[in-house]
Amino acid sequence: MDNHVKAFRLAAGLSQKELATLTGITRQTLSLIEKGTYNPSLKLCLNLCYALHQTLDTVFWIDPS
Amino acid sequence: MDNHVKAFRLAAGLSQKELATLTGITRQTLSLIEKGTYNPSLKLCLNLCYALHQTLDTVFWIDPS
DNA sequence: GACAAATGGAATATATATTTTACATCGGAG
DNA sequence: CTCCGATGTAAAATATATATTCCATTTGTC
Repeated sequence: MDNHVKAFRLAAGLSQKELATLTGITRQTLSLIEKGTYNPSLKLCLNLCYALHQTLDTVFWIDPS
Repeated sequence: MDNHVKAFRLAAGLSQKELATLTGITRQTLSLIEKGTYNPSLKLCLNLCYALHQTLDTVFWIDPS
């Protein structure tokens, strides 16, 4: 589950803790999502997008192949 | 977790069973996702999008408010 | 060098997504 | 009327996402 969460977080000048709080999740969960270890739920992805002012496609889309 | 899975499935002329098989999930899970009962995982959402030839934003995006 | 913020990581506990199996209803085809 | 495909739904079992707590490491600042 690769994604661009870390890039958008850094671009927004947020720490993991800050983004996690904005999103309503824990820092540890965010850390694992950024590392690609987890397969987050749709609700969580949406909340991350809202906090980052992005959309699902920009942050989480992976081209099929 | 509202979404447009059912609309795109019908537009593609697929039954729940057919789309579930294409996506690699069970018919029951697809039924619950279409009803909005479940909060599916990102991987599942991506696979549904691939099977429907759509993207995350067209099928799963919900505007913040 | 001491301290604090930021991050990575592990262990356990809890919540919930997903599967499996099964039963019920409905609509159309024979 | 009967049969079958399509769908809704439920109970129990399993897998896994997420929270909680804790420790280690790095980096910057005093």
